[in-house]
Amino acid sequence: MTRLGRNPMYQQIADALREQITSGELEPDAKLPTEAEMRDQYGVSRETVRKALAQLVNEGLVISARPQGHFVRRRQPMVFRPQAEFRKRPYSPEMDAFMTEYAGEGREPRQVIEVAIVEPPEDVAKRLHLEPGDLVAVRKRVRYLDGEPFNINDSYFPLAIVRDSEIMRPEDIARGANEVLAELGYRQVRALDELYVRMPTPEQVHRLDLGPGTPVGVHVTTGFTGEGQPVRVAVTVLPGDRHVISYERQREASNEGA
Amino acid sequence: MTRLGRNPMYQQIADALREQITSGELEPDAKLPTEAEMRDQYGVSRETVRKALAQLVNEGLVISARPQGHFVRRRQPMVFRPQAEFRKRPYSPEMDAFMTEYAGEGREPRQVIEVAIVEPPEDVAKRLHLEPGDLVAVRKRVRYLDGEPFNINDSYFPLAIVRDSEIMRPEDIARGANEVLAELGYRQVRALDELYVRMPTPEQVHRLDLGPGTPVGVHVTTGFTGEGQPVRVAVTVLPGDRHVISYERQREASNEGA
DNA sequence: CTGACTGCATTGTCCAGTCAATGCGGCCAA
DNA sequence: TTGGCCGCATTGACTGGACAATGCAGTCAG
Repeated sequence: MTRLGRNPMYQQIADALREQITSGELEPDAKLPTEAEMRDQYGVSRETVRKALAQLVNEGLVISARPQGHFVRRRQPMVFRPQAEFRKRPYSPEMDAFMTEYAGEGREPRQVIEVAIVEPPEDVAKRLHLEPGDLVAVRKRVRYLDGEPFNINDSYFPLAIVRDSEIMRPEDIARGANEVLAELGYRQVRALDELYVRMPTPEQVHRLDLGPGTPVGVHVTTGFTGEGQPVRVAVTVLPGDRHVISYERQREASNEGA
Repeated sequence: MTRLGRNPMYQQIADALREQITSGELEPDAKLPTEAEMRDQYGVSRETVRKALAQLVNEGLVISARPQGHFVRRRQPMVFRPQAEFRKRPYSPEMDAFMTEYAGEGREPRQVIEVAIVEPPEDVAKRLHLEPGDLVAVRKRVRYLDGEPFNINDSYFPLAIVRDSEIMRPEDIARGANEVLAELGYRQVRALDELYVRMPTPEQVHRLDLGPGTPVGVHVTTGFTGEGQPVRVAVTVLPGDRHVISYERQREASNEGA
């Protein structure tokens, strides 16, 4: 391993290790050589080895468990299906098959709910068409699976609509907050989903107990009534290493040409 | 800035800089102090400052332009709307408004197309229900906007279906490959979308000219005919810093309770 | 005026070392 | 046998240095 090409040594070392991982030569949970071993093996300083390892950690391929060493990371995603909100059962056999394949059977769910009245963040205020000074109710949830944080879901509602309703109580709403909104006269019939792909903020790293190098999907849903009034903004943060997001789509008979 | 709490110095420095960036004190394209200046300012070694900067670069907040210095990164996402395939015009006024807000007017698109017959990757073979040995045609596209790579789109078709068709020619198909498939008797009426959030592979970094710390969304669409036969798998790789992915959804009258 | 060269500030790579933190395994006492 | 303590291997944090690479700005020859 010499500096023949123009790739820096730490890159070459990272590439070699990555190759061993993706090829399967190093299986999930396998232990990598220690920094000292690689230092001798490649004839570089320990800092250079560490830089290579840091890169792999940042790519999410490797985790470091002090002082046991570095290990190949294991992944197993769960399905996140935003359409489930309007459509409990998938309408196509393909989606059905897809979901059973990734089904997380036998895992134990849990959630922590927190309710507050706050000034809305700017992006929420914009989506809810609020005036400056208008307040919102927010239900912040962290969902756990088998004790591990799994995703964050913060739902914002215009305070004027949900004041004194069941939504303000920090308890699980079995029939869903959407149903409560409907009972209050604000049934959502349309939703707009936005999905951003990002590196997490430190706060998200903390709330989701993310390893370094784990990107997140930020899923923002805005729910509208039949009159086009926005009544709910839900922000879901999904760790990239634990989720697949899926949609099913159908061609409309009235709209062939596309 | 001392080691009072238990956060390492490089973390504290990164946090301080991040705060300045997110608060707007440091605007997009603003130049950060040089490593030497920060070394003196915080009273640490240059390597420690570099570690803080590396973290911000990895979070995608900062870019380093040697030898000009480090700069606050500017972002401006484009909308990616998978539903456009089956539905050219959005059906809700909200989606319309959303799209005009992010519209990339006046930008110059370009694409590079490459066609090949290959053994399908395992995940593609599975989604197309292929037997071992079956081959596929693949149209690999890199789309550019204003000279910058914008996304990768690789579409796979069972070779048995598209052999000798227009799809095999490495030219743009104005009416769309889906229309050609329909003319061949394989009109897609349903699609299943999967969305993965990942750090990019080195190959993706190269093809998309990604900065470090840029995660990607991998969007996999499987298109089905009315009989449920999969006829197309499209893999789109979207740099997280250049895209918002969006869907619109509607409650179905026949399916209220959800 | 133009084009080529050169100096220079800045970041990139790498080294050899120090000391701290951590968790496991083994040792020892009760 | 059990529980607590300690050593130790390993990674984390940090230092102070060296030299390379790069692109800009200014200089100088034509």
